[in-house]
Amino acid sequence: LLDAALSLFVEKGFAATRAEEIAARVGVSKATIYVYFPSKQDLLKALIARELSAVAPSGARLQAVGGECCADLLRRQLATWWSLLADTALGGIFKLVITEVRVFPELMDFWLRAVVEPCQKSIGKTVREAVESGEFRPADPDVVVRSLVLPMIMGCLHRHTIGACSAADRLLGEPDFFSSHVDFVLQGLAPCTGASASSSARA
Amino acid sequence: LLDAALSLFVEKGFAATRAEEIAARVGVSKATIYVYFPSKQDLLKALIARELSAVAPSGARLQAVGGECCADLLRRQLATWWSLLADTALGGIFKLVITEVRVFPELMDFWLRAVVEPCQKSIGKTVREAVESGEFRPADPDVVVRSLVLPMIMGCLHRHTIGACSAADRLLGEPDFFSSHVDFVLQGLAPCTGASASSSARA
Amino acid sequence: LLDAALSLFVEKGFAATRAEEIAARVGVSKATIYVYFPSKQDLLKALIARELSAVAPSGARLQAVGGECCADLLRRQLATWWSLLADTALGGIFKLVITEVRVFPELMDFWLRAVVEPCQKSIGKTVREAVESGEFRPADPDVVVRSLVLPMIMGCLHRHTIGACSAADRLLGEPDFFSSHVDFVLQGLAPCTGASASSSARA
Amino acid sequence: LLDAALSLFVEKGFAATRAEEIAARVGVSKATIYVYFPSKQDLLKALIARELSAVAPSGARLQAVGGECCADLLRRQLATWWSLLADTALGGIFKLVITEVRVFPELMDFWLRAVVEPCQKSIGKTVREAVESGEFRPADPDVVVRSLVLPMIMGCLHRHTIGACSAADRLLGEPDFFSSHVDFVLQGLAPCTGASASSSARA
DNA sequence: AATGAATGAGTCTTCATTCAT
DNA sequence: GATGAATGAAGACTCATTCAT
Repeated sequence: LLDAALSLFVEKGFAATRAEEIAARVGVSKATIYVYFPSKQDLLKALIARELSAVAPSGARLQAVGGECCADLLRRQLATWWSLLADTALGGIFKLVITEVRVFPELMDFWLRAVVEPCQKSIGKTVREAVESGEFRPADPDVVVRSLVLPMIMGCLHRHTIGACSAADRLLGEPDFFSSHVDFVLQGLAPCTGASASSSARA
Repeated sequence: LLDAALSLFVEKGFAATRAEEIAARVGVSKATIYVYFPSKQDLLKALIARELSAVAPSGARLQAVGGECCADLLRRQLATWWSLLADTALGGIFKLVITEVRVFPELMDFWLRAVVEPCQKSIGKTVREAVESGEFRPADPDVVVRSLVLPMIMGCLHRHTIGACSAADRLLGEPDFFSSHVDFVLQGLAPCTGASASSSARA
Repeated sequence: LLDAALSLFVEKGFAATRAEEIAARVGVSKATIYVYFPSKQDLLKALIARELSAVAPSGARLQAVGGECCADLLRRQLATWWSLLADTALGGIFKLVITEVRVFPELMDFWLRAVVEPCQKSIGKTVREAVESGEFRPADPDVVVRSLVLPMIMGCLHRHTIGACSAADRLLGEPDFFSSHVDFVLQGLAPCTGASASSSARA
Repeated sequence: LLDAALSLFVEKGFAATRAEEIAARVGVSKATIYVYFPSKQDLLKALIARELSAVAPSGARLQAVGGECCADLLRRQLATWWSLLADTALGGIFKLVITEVRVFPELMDFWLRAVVEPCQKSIGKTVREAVESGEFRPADPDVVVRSLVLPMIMGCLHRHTIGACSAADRLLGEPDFFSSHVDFVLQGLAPCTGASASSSARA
């Protein structure tokens, strides 16, 4: 199955994973892979494609507001994102894509469509509304989105790299970290603060 | 030289880089590599070790205060870090370690010593002082450090992955992004804000 | 097959035999070897092991007496041994073991089990009986066994070394040589001779 | 020096010995070898040539009789031979030649001139005289020479193979063994024995 | 559909050999 | 004369891939 390939590719990288290992993990023969996929690379592409099509709907499902403020909507959107990264195979795919884009530039497409676009669209849209409605002070929505999302991506990378090897630095795995981080950023976006003198000078 | 190996390993991954390519890039024969390194793996380790020893002093160089507030000290510390990641080979090493740590768990050691420790020590210390002096409101310093640093690491990953392949999402490469991000977080740590109602309810 | 490897190893030595040659001689590809044996060394060991298990039964088959004297039993035992060395692959294995034992000390085990032990047991036993029954004069059975057997081993070495290169010194290949040699030794063991004055002084 | 090369070639075989090892053992650089010898093979040939020229005089020095019987002269000749094989590098050369003749048939020449010829000449001559004088009963001198000498060659092979690896089968290293063996054979050559009925029937 | 057997095309690694110093 | 540095040529071993069954 694609699942075995995915977890091995994520763990050891595409080049370092032997077709035989994938087969062995599923309990079939090495040759069986070639019944279903013309080549190892095609297996990789099929993998990514499957995951891409799985994210699309989730990503598109931008949380419509209840009566809540933009900050809370953002929190919900980000929480949804995080559970997507943490609980599904998507987190692994992220590591895989980051590891292999330079070798297979086609993967860029995945990144754009599964990461950049949804963030821009669903999260960026909420930020933009918050800025327009005055709930946030003026700020580049793209920057805000990244401030919010990047640590999450690092968190899922961590889970498949450092976190898989050592118990040190477990903090990134805890869900609390992300809500704290979001709080820091969102509070920093609150409109009327005269705090932190020197920073305002720069910003 | 080690430099050629580094850039190739960063670009294509350890397994996908052929010894011959490294040699060719330096203009020597494949066999010359083995005059200086017992194996490809040893080359990798020597690489990492060299970079590690180069960072250690820089990382330890915690900026002693002038008469500035903790926030500004932090800004300067983070800027130093970022120029380290952006202008030296260190950024590539980060990608390499993240990519290969599952295959060579020995690299964990590098990550802990070059990333976790210095951050904890030099940046974490400043954060702790800021909280204690009341410049920041109460917060877990470890969480704050990560909120600040993670996007920087993603930034340097980006530079060696997505950013190397496509002009899309160039934002992460711009220095402004990081100062903005730091501002968001630091303002979110200012003590006396009543802003963002629902978030304070949660925090 | 193992046979091709055996004859090449015997001819050129382990280190000087290329895996490709072995494969070529059987008409398969170099890689096929590695389907069946993890390494060239394992091929060597498998080779020896196979031959070892083939000798064990033959070696153990100590000729039970008819009504013959010990000398004749010995002659028959030695003739059996010789045909084993001359007509089977065992002779080659002997040369191989002698050639490679310093590089692969594990081969010692083979030598002990295939050469020393059977000789000691089956031939030594007959000699001991002959001495006890008075058919031979008192003598150390171990010495006698070696006096009888060593030229045979040299003979099989010869066949795979000197004899394979030149027609000179063909004598060792002839079956008559061994029966003559055995006769000399056995007659030297006859009990009641006053001959060869100086020798008896020393013995 | 040639000595280092000799002991390594004897130990591991020509193909398995690296030029660097030889140099290291003498304490010079690998390149130094090529100052004195055009190639590794030439080193081997020079080795053999040197030893060959060293044996020639010793071999030729056939012991002239005092007033002793042929049997005693033979014993002295063989003892001289054995001390040559055991105490000088010659024993190692024998193993080397046997190991490598198939790869370098030129070595045949050494064997013929250092082994076959002297035996034939000096020892064979004494045997022939003994047969002619009636001290020995009629026998093919070539066969007798081999009966006497072969175990000695095996003994020196043993010393550089099995004996170098294990304490088992130490017997071959003891000088007593050879004098016993020679006694057995020489007594078997005594003229007037009616012993060992069946053997005389065959001989 | 599944696979055991086989292999072509590499890839790492070795080592005898050269040569400028 | 000696050697450190470099390498061409080769050899062990690997692995994605094929194919007859």
